[in-house]
Amino acid sequence: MDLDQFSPVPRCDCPHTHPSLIADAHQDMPAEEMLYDLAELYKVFGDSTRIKILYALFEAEMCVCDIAALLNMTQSAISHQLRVLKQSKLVKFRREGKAIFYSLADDHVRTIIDMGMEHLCE
Amino acid sequence: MDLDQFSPVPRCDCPHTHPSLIADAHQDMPAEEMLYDLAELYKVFGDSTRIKILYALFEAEMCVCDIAALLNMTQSAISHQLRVLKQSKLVKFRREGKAIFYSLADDHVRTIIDMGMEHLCE
DNA sequence: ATAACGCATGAACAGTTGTTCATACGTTTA
DNA sequence: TAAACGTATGAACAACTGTTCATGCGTTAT
Repeated sequence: MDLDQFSPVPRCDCPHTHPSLIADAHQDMPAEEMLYDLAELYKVFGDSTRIKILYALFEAEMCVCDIAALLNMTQSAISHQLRVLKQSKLVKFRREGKAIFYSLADDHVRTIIDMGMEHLCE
Repeated sequence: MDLDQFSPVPRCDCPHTHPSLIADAHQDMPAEEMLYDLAELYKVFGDSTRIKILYALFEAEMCVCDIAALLNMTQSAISHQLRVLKQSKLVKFRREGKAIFYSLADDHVRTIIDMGMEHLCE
């Protein structure tokens, strides 16, 4: 990892500070880039429109205008959000004539959303 | 759910549109408020500083100045982020004298982060 | 009491995000 | 080829987010 990102020595005089503990956490911290990418992934789930799109695709593959009709939103807005979901490899698509059908990329998506729901319902 | 949030009938002339499919997705869609809360939860994971804090707490409970030292950030910034994590019930805390020790609220947190990492490493 | 320490909080700022609007692209049909 | 349709994209705007700075609160030690 990028060691410069983290200070190896605590800089406060807090008597409860345990330098070895900080060193351990420092050691086990994933690489800066990995942490950034992970946050970026969750950012994608952090919008209710995109969550709705994913829930819609739980049902079956859908074309853009289907999703727009279902969510009562403009085609443009849905297309923009599908682009984000596509970039994070959360959805895939196939063309059929003029229409483009979107579907979930894999089962991970559902698992992640279910985990969040579980946390909410505790 | 709040039925007014979704249009029950598709408004495009797309020949691939399946009204019954949209009706099904409409039926299975969780309540608007639930979807909003779920997005809010993921928004909390959608920041690398907060991700780092959670990873730090995987190791052990820590006081604010420990975390600030580990991440090489100001105490204020960490405190603000801990507030967000606290509000989402992702971390809990206990006071010991002047220091306040934060720790993970439950195992859900780790599971959710691990799921994200798995998706990234595919 | 009063000073010192650890932490929380409000205001303010720059940077980011989601939607709308207008328009362009790719495919199909006439 | 030209028109129609489904979708993608760029610009622009308001709304939101994370950090910093200054300051205040609660606890402990002198």
